[in-house]
Amino acid sequence: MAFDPAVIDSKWQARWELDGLHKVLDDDPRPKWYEMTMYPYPSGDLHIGHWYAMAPADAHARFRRMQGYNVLHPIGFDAFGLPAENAAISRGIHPYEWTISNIENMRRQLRSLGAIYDWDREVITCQPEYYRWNQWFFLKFFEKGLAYRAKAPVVWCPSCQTVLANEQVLNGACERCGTEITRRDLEQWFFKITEYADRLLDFSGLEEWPDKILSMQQNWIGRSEGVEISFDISAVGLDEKEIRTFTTRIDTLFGVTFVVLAPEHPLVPGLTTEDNQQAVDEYISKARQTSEIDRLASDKEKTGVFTGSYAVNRINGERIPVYIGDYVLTTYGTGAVMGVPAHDSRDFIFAQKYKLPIRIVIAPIEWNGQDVSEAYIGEGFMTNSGAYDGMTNEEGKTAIAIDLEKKDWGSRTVSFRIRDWLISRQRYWGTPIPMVYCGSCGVVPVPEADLPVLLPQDADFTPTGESPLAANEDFVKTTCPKCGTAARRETDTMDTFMDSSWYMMRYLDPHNAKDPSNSKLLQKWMTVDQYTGGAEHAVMHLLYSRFFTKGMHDMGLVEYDEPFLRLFNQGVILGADHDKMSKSKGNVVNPDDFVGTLGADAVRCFLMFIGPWDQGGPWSDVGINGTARWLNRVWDIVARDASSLDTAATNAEMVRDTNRLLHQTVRKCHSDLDRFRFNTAIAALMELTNHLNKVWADSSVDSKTWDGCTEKLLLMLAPMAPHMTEELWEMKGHPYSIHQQDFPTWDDDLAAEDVITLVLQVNGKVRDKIEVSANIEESEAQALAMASPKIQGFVAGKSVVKSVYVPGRLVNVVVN
RNA sequence: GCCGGGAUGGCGGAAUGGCAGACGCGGCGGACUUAAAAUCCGCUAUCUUAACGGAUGUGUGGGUUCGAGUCCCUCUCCCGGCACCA
Repeated sequence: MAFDPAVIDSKWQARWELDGLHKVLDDDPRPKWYEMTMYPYPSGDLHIGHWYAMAPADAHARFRRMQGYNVLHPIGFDAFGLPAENAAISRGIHPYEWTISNIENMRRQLRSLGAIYDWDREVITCQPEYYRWNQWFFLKFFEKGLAYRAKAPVVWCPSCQTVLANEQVLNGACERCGTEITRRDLEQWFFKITEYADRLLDFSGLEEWPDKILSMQQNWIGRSEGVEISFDISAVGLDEKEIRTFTTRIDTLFGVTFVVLAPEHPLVPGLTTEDNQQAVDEYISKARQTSEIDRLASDKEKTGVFTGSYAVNRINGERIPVYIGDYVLTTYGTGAVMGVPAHDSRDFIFAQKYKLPIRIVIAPIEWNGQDVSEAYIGEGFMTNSGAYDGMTNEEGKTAIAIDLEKKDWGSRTVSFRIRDWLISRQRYWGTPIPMVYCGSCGVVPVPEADLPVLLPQDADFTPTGESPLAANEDFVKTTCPKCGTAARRETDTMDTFMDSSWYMMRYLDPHNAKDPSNSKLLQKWMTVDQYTGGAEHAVMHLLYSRFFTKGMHDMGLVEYDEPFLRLFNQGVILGADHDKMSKSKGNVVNPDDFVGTLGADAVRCFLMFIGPWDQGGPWSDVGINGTARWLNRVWDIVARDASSLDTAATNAEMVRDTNRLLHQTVRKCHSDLDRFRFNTAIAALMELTNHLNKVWADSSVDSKTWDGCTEKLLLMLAPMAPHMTEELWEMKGHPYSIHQQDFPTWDDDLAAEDVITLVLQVNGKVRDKIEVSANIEESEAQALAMASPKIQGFVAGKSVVKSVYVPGRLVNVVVN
């Protein structure tokens, strides 16, 4: 029978579904293994990138199942978000219709890859059964004080007409549409992720996360220890008597020659004197006009303007000018900095431009007292620093901080780069925030019993800058849950990262109408043992869901406090031209084209064979033929009737060699699949296949050996090529299903070589190779090396200094 | 600028400090075929040699070692992330 992948794929996909082979039972006695892959956005088409993320993940989950685990490997759809709304705007389709029809199509495509998804556990985030729990969690976080409303300068995308989270800004542009962002002051809902900053930096609860992701999270959180130090402005005569600044270099306090405020700093109007009013106004309006990209460019010229006021540096009583400069960010620290030009490169440039004094207070090594041509950032001894002179700057840091705290002029604090998580979106296609604004009671949460707050079917999707829900009177008009008088609903919706912060819980109990998930099931299944997905979610989804989990943990909702124990990031699949796939480059690969002709197994295996999964790599239209050819060869080999093998040609040595290779292959395959090294696992299986082809040609093994090899070959290949192996398994008369069998085991003794190639070197260069027994003694190996004519040729006329013996490997004769 | 990761044949890639290039693609030659496709077999780093063989070879330059693709230092380039964060 010829191998016809199209027939076999659909035959088994139908059979598995009919039999509920992928149904995951909660009361299964085997140990659990929860392996999740990041759920896709239902864009409508399953492209090769999805396959690259999902097929190897499925193979790994299948491997765990064959190792005896009860494996949960679920799938769902990240179904809220802007593209649905954009489709509604451009094509007049309702976001719900668009999303659901996309999901239907993608379900069909997902089935074609033959994964072990239990579809009864599917999660679709845009359905009220799901998003009501977003609202429920929101209320919990609100109760706990972790959700709050504040007016804040938020990032705004003029094209998407919505605020964005800081994480959605790339180089000053909207991550989605690339439009340059602007800033707006709006009342927004936030989650207090900053309160968890220190705990999020503690990675001790994680096992096997890529270092890259940990360092990205670390950078994103951006913890820095320093001192908040005040400068006295009581002489100006305002209510506010000081300017607070944050510095990590308090050791340079005696080098402060000016103070700079961010243009948005609240003290700016008060500190600006009449003479300087015009210049300051002009500067600020110019700063406003400057685009975010320009303002954030670090190589930009440092500009500023003098306010006319002075502050006093209390440590030495010096009067220093107060400037405004847009290189100071309002969003970090206190929005004001002390200017130490000698020891900060930005301050140095600023001081040069405005002719401000530059005073060295940390002496560089071998400093001759001369002026410096750039800021000195390094270590050194304190100088020009009064009583602190002579200390190392590290000693000075501590000493000054302690003294400032004694005098109440400052205190040691920690500053974070991370901002609170902005939840609000001025968009329709998301979870309504369950809050009500009452004229007399203020902000009132919707009672749990009234959830879900349903997203109304009808809305005007045209972006106006306000949530489309605001124009929907039926939605907006409500009564206050507290006092019963007329009130207005919150019309913003939630960031979709809310959905993905807890979806791992919902897979366990997707139809639960009483709770987001059942506590017993959470106890059984959580934490997720293995999570796989793209590295692009390093500081958004992965950080948010860690925060969310810790918040839930503190509220007593869950017992674990990390959602994902192990993380693996697959690389990016590139076009055949080694470029990123994109429609404009015309290098996009449609998996359906190959699945239809070569079969799902060939596509799966090729994606795994390209190279290490975490590296990604280029697709190849011709390369996949090699994988398809190999699967054909496997088919051909396994389908053969082995009884013709039992002839006089059977060779005991070849039988032993064949069994040895089999056991070596099982060992290698096992350890490779364990670590996501699919490419080398498949290479090992190919080697076994090649060997089998050889022994078949000369009938050198008996049928028992042959059948043993082909049976184990099928079992090892099953996680990667589930359809074909199932068909062959049945054809060979084994009991259904191959996917319920154990992964083969190996015997180290049988895998051990008994003859090895001993490499003979002279001065580290290979000169000869001889076959010897694997348990050869050193003395014998040395003697054989010296006896080799080739070695003798290279040693002749020289004196042997020594001879290194590496057991089982080589002899290296060192001569001079 | 800072933090990660990387650079190995024509291509994708493989190598616990110990035979560099497994496995696959492509190419070349052969078998089968009227022919082609498919399939099967063999060869395939570079230079040199009639051949046996020899020399060179893992981005650059140095170092450690009996021995380095692998460890250490320097530099170059590529990819990813962060970037006026005080």
